[in-house]
Amino acid sequence: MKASIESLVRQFVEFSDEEIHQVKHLLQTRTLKKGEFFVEANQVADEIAFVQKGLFRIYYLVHGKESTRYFGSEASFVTSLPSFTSRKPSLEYVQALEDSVLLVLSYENLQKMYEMSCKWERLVRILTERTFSELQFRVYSLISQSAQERYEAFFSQRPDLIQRIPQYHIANYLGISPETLSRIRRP
Amino acid sequence: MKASIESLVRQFVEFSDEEIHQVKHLLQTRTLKKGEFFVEANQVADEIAFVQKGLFRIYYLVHGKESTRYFGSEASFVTSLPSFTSRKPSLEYVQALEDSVLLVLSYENLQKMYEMSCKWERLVRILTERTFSELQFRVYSLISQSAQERYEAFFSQRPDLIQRIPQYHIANYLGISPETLSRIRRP
DNA sequence: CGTTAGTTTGAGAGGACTCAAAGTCTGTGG
DNA sequence: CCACAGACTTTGAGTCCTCTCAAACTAACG
Repeated sequence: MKASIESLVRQFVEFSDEEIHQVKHLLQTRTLKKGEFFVEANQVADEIAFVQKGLFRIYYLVHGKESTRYFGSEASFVTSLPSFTSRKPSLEYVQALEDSVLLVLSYENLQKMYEMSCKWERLVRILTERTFSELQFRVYSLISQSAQERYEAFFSQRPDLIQRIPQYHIANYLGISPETLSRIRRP
Repeated sequence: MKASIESLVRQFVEFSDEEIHQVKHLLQTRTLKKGEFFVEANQVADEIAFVQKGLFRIYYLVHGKESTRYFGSEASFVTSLPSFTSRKPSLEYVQALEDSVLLVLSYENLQKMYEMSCKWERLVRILTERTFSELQFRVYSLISQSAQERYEAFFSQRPDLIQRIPQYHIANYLGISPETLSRIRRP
């Protein structure tokens, strides 16, 4: 297990070196090139991944139109959570926006971890709660803010991503057209 | 513990009668009248509740403008999750839209449950994962659908709520003005 | 039965969209 | 090292959706 994920994990739950050691071999390193998919729609997401390097977007495709739900960069987890947790085919795609390196954990191995120690259960609970809270503010933002306000909020919260992600993806994430985003940025 | 919550809980994790019995006294019944608050902004949400009867809305107030994030009716859980889990003051209000009956669990007692059995940890993990997945589709809906499409989706998913909730709250939940909702419903 | 809360209707303004075309940037191959 | 193709962004024009404000209406409640 790489240092980055280990320190993240230890930030939320106290693990002994032994407990950490036991699960190291369950993680598998994988590299994906820009444009490749970690999860594709209509398939069950059998794995969850920690982003060690690179950048992903999670999106939904309906009537040929994409909707981006999330950008996951270093130290984020990516998968289609509804699919991963329910074992049903995914409606979402998880795609690399840059050449990326992942630490991959299969559903099966995660269940093993849950059996090994309750602490893993706790860790996932805590991580899910935190992600939920973030998503919740995204809902408020979409309900109550104008396109411009949403962009400004995004800009101030994740300035790094503005550099790394094509504008039309950001526009899509914010629920606006690329043209509108371009106009917002102009003045 | 009332039958409704017991069967919900058992639907996700297997508990012995003993385990269920142990936690019954940690739950407290509370009634709230229409308009009263279960959680108020600027206070830490110390409790989470299972709605036994009644209806709640969770909303956010910024610049005097409300944004409704969630409607919780029978068999739902309500609280300000970010506040409850982080122990920080809530930004949200949780308000009864009808005279309601809750089963209330304090943060403290929930921690006790986590210590008693790992299964409670698992239950909360699973419930949070499910709620997350719902919220996620709400984000997609807000990003990609028109006001009319959002209303139609809401209407087909929760027809019961349309009857019980004032239209202006539904409009707010959908991120549109009450006038627009009225016009959408007209034809 | 009057008062308040909520809904509908109308008119006008404005934000955001679409479609189309012109720029700009970037990486690749000659 | 330059030229070009493809990917992305910007600009323009016109349209439409949704908003706001205001007023009339309706339902609910004491």
